[in-house]
Amino acid sequence: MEHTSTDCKELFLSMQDFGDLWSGKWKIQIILYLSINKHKPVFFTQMRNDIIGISAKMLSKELKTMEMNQLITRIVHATNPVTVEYRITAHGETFAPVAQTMILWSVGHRRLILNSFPS
Amino acid sequence: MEHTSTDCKELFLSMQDFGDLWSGKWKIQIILYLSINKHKPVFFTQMRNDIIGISAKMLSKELKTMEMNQLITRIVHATNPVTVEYRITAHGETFAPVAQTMILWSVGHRRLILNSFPS
DNA sequence: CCGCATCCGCCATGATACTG
DNA sequence: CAGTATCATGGCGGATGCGG
Repeated sequence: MEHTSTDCKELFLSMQDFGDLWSGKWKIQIILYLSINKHKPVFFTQMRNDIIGISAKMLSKELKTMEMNQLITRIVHATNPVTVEYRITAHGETFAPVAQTMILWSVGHRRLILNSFPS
Repeated sequence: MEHTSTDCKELFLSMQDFGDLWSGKWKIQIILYLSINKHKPVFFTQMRNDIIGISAKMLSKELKTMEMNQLITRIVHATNPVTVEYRITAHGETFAPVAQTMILWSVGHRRLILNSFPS
């Protein structure tokens, strides 16, 4: 690739990546949770309790892929028993406005659809 | 709760809705395709050919739910054999900037990740 | 041409129990 | 506390063929 502009293929691949990364039920909630709580340490069990409905398996799996994508950082504390803290990275925070855009659109969409089918 | 502002529950439900609506592999591609081609009539088979990899079943199913969500319009032409034209709605077009935000973020993310694992 | 029906494999998610 | 192992399941999505 000798040019820096965004070609069609890169757009397409990025779109694919976006779906692969954010398609599940939980990652957006997790990143927003960590974004909101970025000024205090967040530990595994606390997250599991605060994010209603998520299982330990899912939370663990999502956190792992989010760490691989450099959205969050994992910090092991040598307490007894061990505790693990999670923090949002600077890169992870760049997603917050994207999530906000998505959610804002969805709020409007939800209202429109609910109005169309008055219950 | 007596206020009309967006409360936490509505935010949460909207986020859920967003995932339910856009989680599949195809809908974002479809809406962008219809947005790009909004000035010329788009028919079923042409879409299926242009959106690489999609099957007729998937395209049909996605178009149906997108129509229910008032993102697109279905127009049956009484030709022989029948042809069906699809158009993006005004509401559907409001999603284009959201998609653009998502894609822009993803392009940056993709470059960052690719740089971290130089092949 | 459009789209539905059927069958089927695979994957995401969930429930529960268990380990260091 | 912070996960992992195991099993179950529901839905996504592909392949194929039928009907209008």
